[in-house]
Amino acid sequence: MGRRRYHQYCPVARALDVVGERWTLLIARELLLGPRRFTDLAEGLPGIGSSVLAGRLADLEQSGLVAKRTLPPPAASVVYELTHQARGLAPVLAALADWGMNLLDRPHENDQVHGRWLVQGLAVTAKSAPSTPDATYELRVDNEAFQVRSHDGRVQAADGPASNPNATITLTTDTLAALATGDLDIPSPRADRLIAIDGDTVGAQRLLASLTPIRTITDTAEQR
Amino acid sequence: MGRRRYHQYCPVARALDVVGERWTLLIARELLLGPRRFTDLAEGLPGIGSSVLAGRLADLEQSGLVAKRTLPPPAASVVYELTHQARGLAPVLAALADWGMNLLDRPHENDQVHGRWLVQGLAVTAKSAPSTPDATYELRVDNEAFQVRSHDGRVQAADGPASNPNATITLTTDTLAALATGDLDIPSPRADRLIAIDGDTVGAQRLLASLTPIRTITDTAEQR
DNA sequence: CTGCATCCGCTTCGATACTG
DNA sequence: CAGTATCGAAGCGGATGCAG
Repeated sequence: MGRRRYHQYCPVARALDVVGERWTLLIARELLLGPRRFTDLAEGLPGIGSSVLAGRLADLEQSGLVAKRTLPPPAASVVYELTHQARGLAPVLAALADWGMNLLDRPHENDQVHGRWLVQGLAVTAKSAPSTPDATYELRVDNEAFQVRSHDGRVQAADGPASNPNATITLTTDTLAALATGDLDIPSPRADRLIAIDGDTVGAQRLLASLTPIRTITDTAEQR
Repeated sequence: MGRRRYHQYCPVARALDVVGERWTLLIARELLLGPRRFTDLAEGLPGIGSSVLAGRLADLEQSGLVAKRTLPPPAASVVYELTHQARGLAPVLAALADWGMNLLDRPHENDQVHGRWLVQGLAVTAKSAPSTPDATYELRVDNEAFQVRSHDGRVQAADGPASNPNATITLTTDTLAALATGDLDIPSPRADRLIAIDGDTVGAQRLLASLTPIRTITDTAEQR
């Protein structure tokens, strides 16, 4: 209903009026990979509480950022998807992810770890990587399929299998997390055992390696 | 104290754990232009309530994003400033501002309008503008001085007068707002009357013109 | 089973008052 | 000026209920 606003004639404040509430940008994060159903969203946002999710979706719909669509039969299920305007939030999420990478460290006590989130992190680190040739990769994380496409400097992730990928990468969520923590290096014999690559091995390895945090001298010294 | 977190091993969620609460990114917006005192911050964040501001600053200090510093005598006042890590939020704020520009429209009933905010908007629109030669401009908005520097593709705003600016631009907050709404065009006779430019007139006009919203066909048709 | 609405205890917010 | 104290209102998280 009557959302809380900042009442500032400022572009940042206006943006936060619409997407600044708790959970809202994470809903956008989920939907950036593709349309999702209510329960899928809830599962990707552990702890949200159904009423808050429903409220946020209603607010976003009213703001013209989310559209509710009924899939054609025989699916006939309702999905939420981002509008064109909301897809303009991609750079915001990317900037946040870029900055947040430095805070990622490793999973805490009761952190949830979803392959979906790390695939998006992968797209961000890949963009920052020195050379990113145009290519498409399919990632199968715990039997869930994602695609990461890089096309003239932009890298974007999406739900679902890729068509004609340069490589198909199969691994588990834990393996993806191990790459993000730096516990698993690429290339390495252990990585070869945990990750199956079908197709352009070099490109796939470069993609996965971009997720590995940069070790500073301090990091190495503090290593135990 | 114990801030509310998302408990997700995801770069976006981690970032929002630290800067996702209400007001926090707006505090960063204020401090990105330079160090500020408590009351200056409060004045730039109308409606925040002093206890919330104090709490946020304490949280940010504990997160290593804000440092409290006592100015050398005779000032001897306490200022808050962003740490190096927090200055990494600049792209986040820029992305938000970029996206929020489309929501800006015009000031609502009880919106506050601060020149400070629009100067930052100016820096964002200038960056997106087609050609941005290296230059420094001083903006005097209602007797408050700002500087906008563009240097190889990056444009940043800061508090205070510029040294050796290419031009000095003097105008009021209302005039700046009129540019943002599109009510004032550049160049135009009315603009010449409201804006004083000392130095590189062409560059200064190009800078100011970048703030003018792009009128779509729909906008023009809907105009009344 | 999905997509919510309702209720409840707790936290957070906003506004004002007050203090060194 | 730079906060802390206080208090009613709003928002959140979790559980439960229920209609399609």
